[in-house]
Amino acid sequence: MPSTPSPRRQTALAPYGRVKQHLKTDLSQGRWPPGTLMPSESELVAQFGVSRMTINRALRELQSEGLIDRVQGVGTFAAQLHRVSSTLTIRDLHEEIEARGHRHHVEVKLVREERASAGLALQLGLANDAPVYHSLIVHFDNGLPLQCEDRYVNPAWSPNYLSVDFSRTTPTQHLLEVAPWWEAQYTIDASTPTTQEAELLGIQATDPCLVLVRRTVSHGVAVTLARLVHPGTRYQLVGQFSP
Amino acid sequence: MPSTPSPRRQTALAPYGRVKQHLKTDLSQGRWPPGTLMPSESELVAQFGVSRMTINRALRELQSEGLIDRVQGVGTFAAQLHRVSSTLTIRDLHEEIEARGHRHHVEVKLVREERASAGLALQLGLANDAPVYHSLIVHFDNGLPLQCEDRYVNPAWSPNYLSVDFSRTTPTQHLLEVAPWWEAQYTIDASTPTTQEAELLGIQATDPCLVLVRRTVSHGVAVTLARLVHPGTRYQLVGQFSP
DNA sequence: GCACTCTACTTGTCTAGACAAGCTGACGCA
DNA sequence: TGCGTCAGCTTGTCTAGACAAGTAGAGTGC
Repeated sequence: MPSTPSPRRQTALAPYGRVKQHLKTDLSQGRWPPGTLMPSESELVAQFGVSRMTINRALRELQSEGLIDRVQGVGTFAAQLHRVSSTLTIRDLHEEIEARGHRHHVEVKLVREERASAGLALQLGLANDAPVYHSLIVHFDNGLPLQCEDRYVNPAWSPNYLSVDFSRTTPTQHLLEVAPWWEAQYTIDASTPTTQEAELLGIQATDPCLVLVRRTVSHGVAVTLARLVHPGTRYQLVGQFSP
Repeated sequence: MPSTPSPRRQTALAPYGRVKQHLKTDLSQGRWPPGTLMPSESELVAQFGVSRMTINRALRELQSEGLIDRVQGVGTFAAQLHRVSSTLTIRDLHEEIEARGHRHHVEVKLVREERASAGLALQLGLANDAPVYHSLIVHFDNGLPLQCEDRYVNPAWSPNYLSVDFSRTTPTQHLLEVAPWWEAQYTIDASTPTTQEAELLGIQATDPCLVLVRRTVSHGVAVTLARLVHPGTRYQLVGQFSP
């Protein structure tokens, strides 16, 4: 995300940073209510005594942070903040657990080649009954099951997926190596686990779970489809928003 | 300087955009593996035949998108993409439902002044037993209960909260007006509803729910604490990540 | 009333040059 | 050998001016 160079440094901010800071403060104090017209670039040039490019950079960055809206030929407006966008960081589970100072280990329940069902073939862009790799892995945090990772992989992206040692490398890590560039769509919802998942996670089939389904695409070709099931009592997504 | 006499077409990108696009493409094709040194600004100036400021803008934006790392005095490096950050947009529910073309209405179950319990007082920065406003509202999407909004509000921010007509304005909308600038922390987890919530949502007490708890702070002062409970079968968070 | 043009203002972008600040490695000296 | 200095590279930033492109409103002619 675009960021001001350093919020708490003793060194004086660069002029564009001062302009940004000044405008942010005024915005936060309601000097320009949402939707109202803010000063034009040339007015700010006169006010701050810097060149237009400097003002322009400050405004461009504020715009990319979503704090203002700019319309060519019209002007600069204070943004309506009714869209609450926050950055939700989903880290590789191994990293996340280690970062907490906990111990991470996995149990590999299944790694094999299967034939793609119609629905799966559609999601992965494969022909019906085409070979597809399937892994089922349970991740443990300090010995407690934290995630059941049910994953299908397009063999085209990782021909040797079946021979990877997942007790040393998580599927996410492996796939990041073979396809370092990708896009993903995901959904998060709450539901109950399947009987098998409940058993693997050591919970009741009626216990609520946080389910994250993610489809990953690289260069227009589907890489993997993953269903990550977490016991609701043991796992939380945490996010933060600040303008 | 290459005099490009051709007027820009709708599809033609500005020079800084072309540079960005070009570098993105090369990055995505693995021309510079993560961590390796990329061309310097002056090399790119020579390659693209534009001024250094134009190259600089392209690189600065790529950096703010997290695709490259730059170190003053050293150079520009392809970024490691091991953390998956995505923007999760949480919109005001009224807007979200209307945007789907559905009908939104609410049932106000409770709006009153209460005394803050110890835990609540701590979260809202109030004294124990201080007055606090409490609202309990159920939101319907096409007549079906979609969210149970249990909210506590710091009276200092909205003295007339109790007299707002929440069938016309959602609490979120109202609070955005009185405190247009804020920060929020939230957690998302899966759990079962309370008996009361189950009743209000018309579901079983054992049905999994997606629970979002959000604490909002404005200028260092807590504004509101909200618990939003959604039936897991009816509500999903959707996100997207793309470099 | 209506459609047109013209003008003044806005933002969007590029340029060529300048200086500052940070890093690295080569060089020279003790 | 060890250490400080300095040249030469990098990115970070600012400037003054220029032209393009989009918009709104005033004026004009029908």
